[in-house]
Amino acid sequence: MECANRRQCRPAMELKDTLNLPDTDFPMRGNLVKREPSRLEHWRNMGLYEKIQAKNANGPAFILHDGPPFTNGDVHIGTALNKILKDSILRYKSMQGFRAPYVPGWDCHGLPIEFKVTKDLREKGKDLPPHQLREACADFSASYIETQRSQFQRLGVLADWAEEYKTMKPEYEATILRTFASFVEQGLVYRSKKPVYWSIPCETALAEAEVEYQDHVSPSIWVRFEISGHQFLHIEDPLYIVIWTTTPWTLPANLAVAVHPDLEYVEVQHNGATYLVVQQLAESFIQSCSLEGATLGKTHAGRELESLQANHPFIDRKSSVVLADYVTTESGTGCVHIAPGHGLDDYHTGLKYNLDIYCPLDDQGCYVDDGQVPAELIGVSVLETKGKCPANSAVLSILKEKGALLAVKKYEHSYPHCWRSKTPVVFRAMDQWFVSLDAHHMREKVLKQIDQVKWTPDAGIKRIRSAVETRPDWCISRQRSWGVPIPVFYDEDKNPLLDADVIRSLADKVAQSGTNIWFEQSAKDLLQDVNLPAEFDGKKLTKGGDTLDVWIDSGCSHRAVLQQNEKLSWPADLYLEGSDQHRGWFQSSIWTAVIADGSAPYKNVVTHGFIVDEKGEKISKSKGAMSSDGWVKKYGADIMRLWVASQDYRGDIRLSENHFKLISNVYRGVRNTLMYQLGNLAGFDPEKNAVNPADLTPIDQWALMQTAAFAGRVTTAMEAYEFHRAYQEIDRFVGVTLSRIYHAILKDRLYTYAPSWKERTSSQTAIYTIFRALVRIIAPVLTFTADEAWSFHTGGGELADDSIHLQPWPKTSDFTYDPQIAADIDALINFREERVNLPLEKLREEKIIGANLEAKVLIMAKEEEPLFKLLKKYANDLPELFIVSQVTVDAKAEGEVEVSAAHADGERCPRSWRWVPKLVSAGDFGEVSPRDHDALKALNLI
RNA sequence: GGGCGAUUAGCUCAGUUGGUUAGAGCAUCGUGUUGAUAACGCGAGGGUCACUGGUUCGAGUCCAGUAUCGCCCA
Repeated sequence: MECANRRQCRPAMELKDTLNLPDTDFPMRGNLVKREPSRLEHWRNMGLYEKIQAKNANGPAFILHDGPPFTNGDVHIGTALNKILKDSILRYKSMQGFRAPYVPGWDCHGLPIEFKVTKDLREKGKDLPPHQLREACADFSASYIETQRSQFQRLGVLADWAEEYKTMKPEYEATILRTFASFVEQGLVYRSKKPVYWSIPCETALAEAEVEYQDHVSPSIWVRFEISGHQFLHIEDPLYIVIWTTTPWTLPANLAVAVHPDLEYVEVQHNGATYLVVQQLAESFIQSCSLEGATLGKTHAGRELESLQANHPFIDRKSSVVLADYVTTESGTGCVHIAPGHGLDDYHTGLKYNLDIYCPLDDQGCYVDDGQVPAELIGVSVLETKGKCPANSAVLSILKEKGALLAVKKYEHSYPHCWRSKTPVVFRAMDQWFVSLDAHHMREKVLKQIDQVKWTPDAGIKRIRSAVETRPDWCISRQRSWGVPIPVFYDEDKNPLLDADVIRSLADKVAQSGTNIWFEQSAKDLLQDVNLPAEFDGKKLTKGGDTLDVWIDSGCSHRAVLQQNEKLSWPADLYLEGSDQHRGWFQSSIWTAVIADGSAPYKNVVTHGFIVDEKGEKISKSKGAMSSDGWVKKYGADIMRLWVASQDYRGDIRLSENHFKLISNVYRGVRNTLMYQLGNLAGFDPEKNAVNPADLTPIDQWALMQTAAFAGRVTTAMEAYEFHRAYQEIDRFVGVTLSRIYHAILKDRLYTYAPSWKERTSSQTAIYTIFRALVRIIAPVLTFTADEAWSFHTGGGELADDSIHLQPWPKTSDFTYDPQIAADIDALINFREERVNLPLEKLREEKIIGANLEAKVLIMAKEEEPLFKLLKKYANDLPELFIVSQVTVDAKAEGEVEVSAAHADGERCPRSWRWVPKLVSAGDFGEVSPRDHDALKALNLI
């Protein structure tokens, strides 16, 4: 049955169906956690990294050298940040046409791994010999390389994974040895003593990480050292300086007494003797030593005491008074017993005053007979078992006998213990290998090279300079197994054989078989076919047991990687790491480079800060917050990448759930904008439909001008690696320029105009250009989303063969517009923001209008007003620009520009919702505005 | 304890050689729209520019000190 009134039978919806509403399959919601992995697989399948390299094969090179993370755990959030920054930079550079290969690396050797592996093995009751322990360490490291690699990949990090470098690879280890040979050849390597933690039951050196602090009760003693030759102090009585120590057994190695230069030392007189102690602790000293009736005399600044000579209490030896800044007034006497062979502070003071690094202990912790140690101490052990320490008791009784002991008191403090044997550790000076940093003016050369490098932020140069200036000679030996062995041999008289040619021969063998051969083969086998220097030829040799400091390992990466991989080159254009590396990798790298190659291994160094929590404090150690993977699994890589870009990484970087939510919001804005553009490009074929730049409508010209300026600002920011500026620009461009202004204005014409109409295709032409620029601009940061949008744009659906990452970065010249027209529109839009919105809002408050299209805007201005002319010039565009139905511009004789608003006149068009003076019939659709009538006609619908 | 750095709205950032009433975006609140709809528009509130002192006609901006935080070192 036919309806009498067809209009009623046609639901209002059908008029809506005549509109050109956005149409795209690009999903509104990112669903990144689920969607990103398939894009990663797609990239892998299409060989995206290789394609990018091939595209730029003939471009200028940009070499970023990767600092290798430690392979001892999941990817830390800070490492994720670092890798994301690198990836974003490289993607940007690649889009700029640079050949920017990325060879990532891994730092495999070192104590944290050896420690963890040893601990795990011990829990299983295993204690392996070095070569087997090393295999376990290698397995451990390899397994975390797998883990970390996949976690890096999940972040969207694009790299030449097939060429990744590992410090435990034989080739790499050989480079370390060859670099070391160059050190040796230049005569920079020498042997000297330095105190290290020593576990007596284990007969091994310990690293910081193997030491556990436990509460411990030690005998604390006050000991007087008589001072001779002190006339200048004008004191007649016997004069003593009083030290306080909790390790009596170190007294036989005492070589000095340290005072603080700026503290005041007071004369304490008692029973005809004078004692020097720091003023602040004089009372406690008198009490502790029960010096009843003691009186205080003059005071002397610590620095005045320097070079006084004290007598060792029980050995015929001078102990000079020296100055040290670390002396405190917290406990003791302010006069510190210095045994350079038994403490790190003592050691440094010893070096400063040219004292012997003296340590008369053997591996079992017993005093040796060196002609100085008193006979009754020889062979006595310093090891404390069950609260008893033979050496302490012996020293105490000697002190008593000599009358040097003023008091003994139990003292409870936290003291380092061996994690394996649970016994207190001792500090013991041992032979170590050092690299001299001042020979051949090496330090000056390094400082000179530092000045050739550009440091960002520029404060970085101060940090590295001070690190280089103040660092003592490089102690490169470690008493560990998991590392590259120090290639030294000893003859039966313990003379070391350290020879550059021998090391190079060994390096050749290591290049084949890895450093395990050092641990598996005898010295004789190792040296087979190796030419020895004449003085060692034919002698019975044993190999050394130490390994190299792992900072040598990673410090050689520029030689092992940049100099050896044909795709790379030396020096690097950029190193990018956390600011802690000024003292670490940046420094170790420049030392090895200057020593072995003569100049710095990098041209630019950029540093980022550390991740802190919401309050700006160090992030809690709870595992979830530290692991990059937790965040990826919750928010997706693009949100993480946007988070990284959002902050000025040169300072601290804040991380919080709250922050991620904000970032997610910004992301939604960007995504939605892309969706709007894609939706409105539906059916647009640039080949057929594109409008000539000169014919674009004014608002479109304006949009292109905005885009050009935006692209320019982002480019400036990216060139300086200032992602946070790029982020702000993107946020503003998407949120304000496009969403709030341009896209809002365009809705009427995009939705209601016939597809063939010039105004509509003009806007589509502009959107097409803008979209293609925007999606490129966000690509280095929002890698997944940009590629996804690009894929839908190029008609490839979800996963296209093409990729945004193969596209060039936009140039300002990509955008053609008439600057005058664009500037005019800009003025009109500013006018809208400043003058038009207000009266409209008032109308809305008064409930006269709801939507803006229900309103008309009335403007009155003097004819000679430039604005008046501008408004008149664009009179036809004004309703669209102001998103209202009508705009009148009238001349007035006097006064300022007036803007008012009122309800629009006439009738509401049910199709475009605009108010027009008179609707016209549109057949079955009923009445619509004349323009909509024409649109329906153009669509052949009426 | 020392060196270096940071500190502008609840959050992330701007703020040119010192110059009117310190700006954005997000968030919040109010509101409109319901043809970008788990989307979009409009409006409002919100800052002693960490603090104290100094230089200057004038300081977020220059100087000194203090505090808090971070990195490195001891």
